[in-house]
Amino acid sequence: MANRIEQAKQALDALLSEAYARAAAAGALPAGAEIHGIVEQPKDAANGDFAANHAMASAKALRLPPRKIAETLAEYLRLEGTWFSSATVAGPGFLNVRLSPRWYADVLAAVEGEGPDFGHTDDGHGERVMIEFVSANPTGPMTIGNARGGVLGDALASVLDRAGYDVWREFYVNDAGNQVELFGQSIEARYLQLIQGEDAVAFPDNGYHGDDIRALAQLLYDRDGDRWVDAPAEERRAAFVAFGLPYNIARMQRDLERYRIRFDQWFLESSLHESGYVAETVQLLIDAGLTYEKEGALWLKNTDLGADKDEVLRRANGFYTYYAVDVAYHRNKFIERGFDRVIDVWGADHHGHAVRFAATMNAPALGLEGRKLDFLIMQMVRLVRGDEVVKVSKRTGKALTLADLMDEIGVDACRFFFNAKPETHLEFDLDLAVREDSENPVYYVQYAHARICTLIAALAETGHAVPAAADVDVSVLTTEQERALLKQLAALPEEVRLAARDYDPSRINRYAIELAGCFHRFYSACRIKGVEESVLRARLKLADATRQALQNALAIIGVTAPEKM
RNA sequence: GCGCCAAUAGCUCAGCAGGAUAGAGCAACUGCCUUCUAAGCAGUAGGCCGGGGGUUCGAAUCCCUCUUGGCGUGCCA
Repeated sequence: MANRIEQAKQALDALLSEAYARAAAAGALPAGAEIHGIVEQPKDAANGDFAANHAMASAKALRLPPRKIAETLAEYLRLEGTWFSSATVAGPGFLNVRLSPRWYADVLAAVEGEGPDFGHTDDGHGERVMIEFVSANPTGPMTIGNARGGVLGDALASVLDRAGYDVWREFYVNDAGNQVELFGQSIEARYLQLIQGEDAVAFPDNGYHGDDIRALAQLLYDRDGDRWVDAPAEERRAAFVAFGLPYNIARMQRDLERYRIRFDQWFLESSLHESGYVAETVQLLIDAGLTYEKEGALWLKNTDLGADKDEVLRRANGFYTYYAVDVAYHRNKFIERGFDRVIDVWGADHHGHAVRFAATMNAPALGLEGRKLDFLIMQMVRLVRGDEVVKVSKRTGKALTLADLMDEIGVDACRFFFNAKPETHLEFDLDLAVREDSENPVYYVQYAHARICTLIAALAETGHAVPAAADVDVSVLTTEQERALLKQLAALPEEVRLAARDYDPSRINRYAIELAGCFHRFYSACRIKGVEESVLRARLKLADATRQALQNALAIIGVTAPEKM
C-alpha cells in the first residue's frame, strides 16, 4: 500500500497537532483545546503542494484570529526529516506546505517496488463483494445500455479489486418467466410466417420485433424444415426456446468476451425455480405474516416494510413474479453464498424497483440483518444522430447493438466512452462516434503511453537503461512540469480509494487523462536525450514510472496500453 | 399527484463529506516539427455555476422552494 497522498495528509495533520502541543506548552496558544482541520491539495500549485485549514477551523475553539493561529503553528512546526520542506501562512489563514525531495523519491520507489500492483490499497480488507451487472435479457442482442452497464460494472469490480476487496462478477440470466414465454411466441410466429406467409400469422402483441428473432426462426427452419407446423403449440414453443436461449446466451458471452468482460458466474434464474428456492423464500414471507391473497394472487405487504406499494409475489396463474424470484436470488447471494456485500448495477428505469426492493430485503424474516445491498443506478444513454434523437427499444427491434458499436468505434473507445459518471445522463452521438478517432480522449492517453515506450526504447539504444529508484537523485527534478507529473503519479492509489468509496470508476478515466496531460507537458518542456547525465537518469525514471501508472490505470478500466501508435 | 436523477463556456462534460481568481476536451482564432512520436505543446477568446431564498468567516458544492428535462409509479423484467 503506497497511498502517498493520503499518508502525506495524515502526516501533516499529525505534525500540526504536535506543533499545537508545543505552542500550547510554551504558552504561545491557549492550552486544552484540540486542533483540527482538513489537509487538501490546492488547485493552484502556487498555494503549495498541500494546504491545511486547521487555523481557520480551530479559530472558534481557540478564540483567536485564524491568521494569528496559523503564524504560531508555522513557528512551532518541525519539518526536518519529514516529507515537507516548508510551510507558509497565506490568505485568511491557510498553511501552505511544500513537499520535500524525500517525498518525491518515495513516490518513484513505490511505483518501482509495486510495479503492476501500484495503485493497490487495502481499504477493503478482503471483504467479499459480489457485483451483478449487465444481466441482459437473453431474448435479444445487447444494447447500448448494456454497453454502459457493462463497463461500469466491470470497471467498478476492478476498482474494488484494486482497493482490496474480494470481488465476484456475476451475470444473472433471466431464462425463465414471462419474457421467455414471449420470446418463444415471437420465434414461433416468425417461424410460421416463414412457411405460411407474413399475413397468415398474427404476431403477439408484446412480442419481440427484432430481426434477430427472424434470424432464429430461419435457423430453426433450416434445421428442422416445417416439421413444427403441426406440432402442439406448447411443445413447439418449448423446442424453440430450448434452441433460442442457449444460442442468445452464447452470443452474449462472445460479445462480452470481446468487450473484455469475463464473469465469474452466469447465474441461471431457472436454477432457483428448479431447486424450489423461490417457493422456500416466499414461504418465509408467508410464515412471517407479510403476505395476503387478493384476486387469486399472492401479495407482499411491502408497505408494512416501508415501501410505497405492495407487490405481487405469485400471480393468479400460479407463476412467481420477477419480484419474488429477485428476493430469492438475493437471499441466495447472501445466505447460500455468504457475500458480505452485494452491488447491483441497474439502469435508471429500475430505480423504483430498487427502492421498494431494498425495503423488502430489510424484512427480518429473510435473515439478512447486517448484510449490505447497494445499488449503482446508472442513468439512461441518450442516443442521438446529430440533432435527432434515436429511440431505442428491444420490442420494436430498432436497437443499435453492443456488437455494432464495437465494430464501429472499437473496444477501447467504447469502454473509455461509456465509463462516464453513473448518475449523469450520457449522450451518445452516433455521428460523432463514427469519426471519433483523434478526438477521443482515449487516444490522448494511449498516445502518452506509446510515446514513453518508444522513448525508453530509443534511450536503451544509446546505452541508457531505466535506472533503479535508489540510483536516482530526484532533487534535480525541479521544473513545475516534473513536480506536477510526480504528484499526479502518486495520486493513483488515492483515486482508486475514492473510486471504490463512491462507486465511480470513471474517476480512473479522468485520472488517466490528467496523468497523460502531465506527461505530454513534461515531455514538451523537458528533454531527456542529450541532457546532463543525472538529469537524464531522473527524467527517464520519471517517464518509466509514468508508463507503469498509465498502464495500471488503463488496466483498471479495461483499455489497452499500446506500445506504438 | 408522488418518488429518483440531472441542470456549470457555443457543444460534451469535470469540479459536490463547503475553502483561495470556476476547469478540461471539442468547436473558433494565434503560434511551435533540421534534435526523444505534432494522435502533442504554448497562447487568445468564451461563464449572473437554471431562478429565488436560507445556513456560514466562506456556497457551483449543504438545506428549502420554483422552473425545465430524463426515468419510475404493471398479476412486464
